[in-house]
Amino acid sequence: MTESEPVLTASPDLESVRRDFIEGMSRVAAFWGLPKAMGAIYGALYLSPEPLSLDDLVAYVGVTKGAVSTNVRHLARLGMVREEVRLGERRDFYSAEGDFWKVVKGVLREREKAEFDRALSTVRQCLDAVGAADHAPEETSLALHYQERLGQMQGFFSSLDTLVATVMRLDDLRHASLLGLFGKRVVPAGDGNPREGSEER
Amino acid sequence: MTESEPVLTASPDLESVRRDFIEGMSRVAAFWGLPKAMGAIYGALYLSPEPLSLDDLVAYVGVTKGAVSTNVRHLARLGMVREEVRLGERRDFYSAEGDFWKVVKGVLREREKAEFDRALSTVRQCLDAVGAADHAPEETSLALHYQERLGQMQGFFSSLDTLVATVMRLDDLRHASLLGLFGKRVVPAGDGNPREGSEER
DNA sequence: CAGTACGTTTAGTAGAAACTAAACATACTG
DNA sequence: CAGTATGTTTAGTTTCTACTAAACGTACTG
Repeated sequence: MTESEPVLTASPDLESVRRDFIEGMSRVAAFWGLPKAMGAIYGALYLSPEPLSLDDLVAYVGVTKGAVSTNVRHLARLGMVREEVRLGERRDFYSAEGDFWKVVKGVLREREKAEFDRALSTVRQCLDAVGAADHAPEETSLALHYQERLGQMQGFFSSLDTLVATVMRLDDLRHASLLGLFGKRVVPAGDGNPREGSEER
Repeated sequence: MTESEPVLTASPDLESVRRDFIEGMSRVAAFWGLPKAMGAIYGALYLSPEPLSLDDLVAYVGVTKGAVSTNVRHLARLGMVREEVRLGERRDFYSAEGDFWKVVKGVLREREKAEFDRALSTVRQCLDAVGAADHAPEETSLALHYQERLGQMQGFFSSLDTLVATVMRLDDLRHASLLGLFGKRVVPAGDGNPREGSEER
């Protein structure tokens, strides 16, 4: 804590709110397998009314420049922050993408998609391999079983893929559409609360 | 490789298929932040026509008993495998849950739910804190900005929560319903293929 | 052209997580 | 009751990842 008064000075209240929020975003990030600092940086940017410089972020988040630099670049690649260049200003400034559906889109596209395709193609290749080979008579039933299971998984992956692709299209439909869509058709239970009654942990 | 002939002996073809598949599931698991061995174990169980014992799994997956023991228990907690007890048989046997939607349900319930609630309540607490405090005049606008952003995030989390809860209810509706539901209402584009043209890797 | 302000890169480090090896617990079996 | 088969727990090791500290590159500034 040798730093001499960080950049912004909100009232004690707002400051603690910001700290809590940043810490919360850290936890979320960590939970999703992303670096803690990444979540913190996004949190700081998300709350800030105006774009922040790299050193601002160092002050807010408490990690070194290098870490902020790499994390902020990663966030930009995911479409979660935007880099802003100002004329007559050497520093770069960063701001958070406020539309969370865009964030989800970015993460899904960047992170899930690749591995998803790999998994799907692995299954398909296995399926092909089973179909192509001729098996000893006592193994034909095993081969058939493999085909069945692999086929089921392929089907599931396709469905999930469709689901993800569809969700990604919801970008401009916004929440209301989504909720209306789901709420009416799928849920037969009468209570207005879509969550099951599990309030506790 | 000092082991003396593992339990099963499929033809070289089926064996290699199985190996590939297991390796693929390992990758999937690793990608989702789960232990590699966990994915491998599930893969082995998923392909097997009948339940496997713990030592069978050791032979298939290539990790030690201890690792299989803990991982298989974890899988059971997630609802991804079932433990089967046979009369007059000391060993336990395990089989994979073949319905993948149940798997998704299990993972979502066990893993996402808790952290999800924490995040949401963090946001709510921050929101309350901002609302409760009285701020210096020059900070009221900042406070308002915090409220707006926090409110947006809260709304998003609620929506996402509803989405997840709804997906979890699809358990018995199966894929067709889901796809029909989505395909008709949401996607206006005419082509039958829900994926963008990315067939290659 | 020396000096400074920024951002990036690199080498090294610290912490976490999953695995191995082996001890342990428990229950059947002869 | 000794012996064996089975699953669990524990201590220690390995491996990976995100961070720090510091060097570096580059472009402005006086």
